[in-house]
Amino acid sequence: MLLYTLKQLELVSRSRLDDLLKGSGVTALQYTALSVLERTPSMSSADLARASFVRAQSTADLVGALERHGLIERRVDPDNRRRLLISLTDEGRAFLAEYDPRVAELEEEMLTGLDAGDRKAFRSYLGTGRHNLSQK
Amino acid sequence: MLLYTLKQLELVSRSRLDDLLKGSGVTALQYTALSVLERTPSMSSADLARASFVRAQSTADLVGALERHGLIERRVDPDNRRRLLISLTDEGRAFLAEYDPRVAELEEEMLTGLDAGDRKAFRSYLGTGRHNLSQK
DNA sequence: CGAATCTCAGCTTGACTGAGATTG
DNA sequence: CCAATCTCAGTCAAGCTGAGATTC
Repeated sequence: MLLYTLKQLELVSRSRLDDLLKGSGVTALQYTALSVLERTPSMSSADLARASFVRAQSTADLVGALERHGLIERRVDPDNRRRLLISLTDEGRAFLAEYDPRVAELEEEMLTGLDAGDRKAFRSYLGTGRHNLSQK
Repeated sequence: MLLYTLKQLELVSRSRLDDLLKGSGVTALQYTALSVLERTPSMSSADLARASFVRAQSTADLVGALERHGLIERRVDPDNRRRLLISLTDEGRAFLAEYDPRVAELEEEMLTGLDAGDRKAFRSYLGTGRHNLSQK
């Protein structure tokens, strides 16, 4: 069953990511959010929620924790004072500079035995599936 | 980020599976367990835990719920009286006969646009990744 | 006034740890 | 005596809903 194997791979990879981040004070979920914020600056926590397919309220704790750790900061959007725009702090960037290579190694371990063409195809299949199911 | 896309696909597919099963009285997790038990008869709940990469205690509620719903039954293993072997009841088989085709349609929707070769490759990549990361 | 954003409060699911009883 | 299985009890992470305040 494809959905079953998918779930297991996600479970195992998240568990390994947790191990990797153990001691950093940041959870796998927080790391993931941080790297999304790196790629897409000036998001609000509602934007982050939409990008992650969860409710806006669910990101509140997450964003609060990153802020308390000093990895991000938020300030009011001058164009829309309801929104709090998130940006990475220097500490946040330093954190990613340290951990991104280690996470890349974990991905490398997961992809052992697959060549460049396989990897490209794998990425594409995951993206296609996400796209197909998130329609409506 | 591959791990991020993987997580999102798993999240979206589980959400869709939940929708599909809504009203059946069975959760996505319970359905998954049931279909594992269909493919591998005479497991104990500890076996099920190992197959799912979770602790033995974590499957207790799950197995209890399936038993209360009358979808499985358990009886003592005559060869090892510590173990309770799980088997599907007629209701359990009837449930799967009804829902397996619907889940297959969901997988079909997820795989829209991929040909037979792509699907085979996708399955293989997921299995390879799971195998690579679950070592040790 | 309706819609979006943020925050607070409480709930639920599904994992975890730890402890105890039984069996091999 | 140690290891495996099952069960019970309590904890934790991360999602959810609902309500209220502010702003567009």
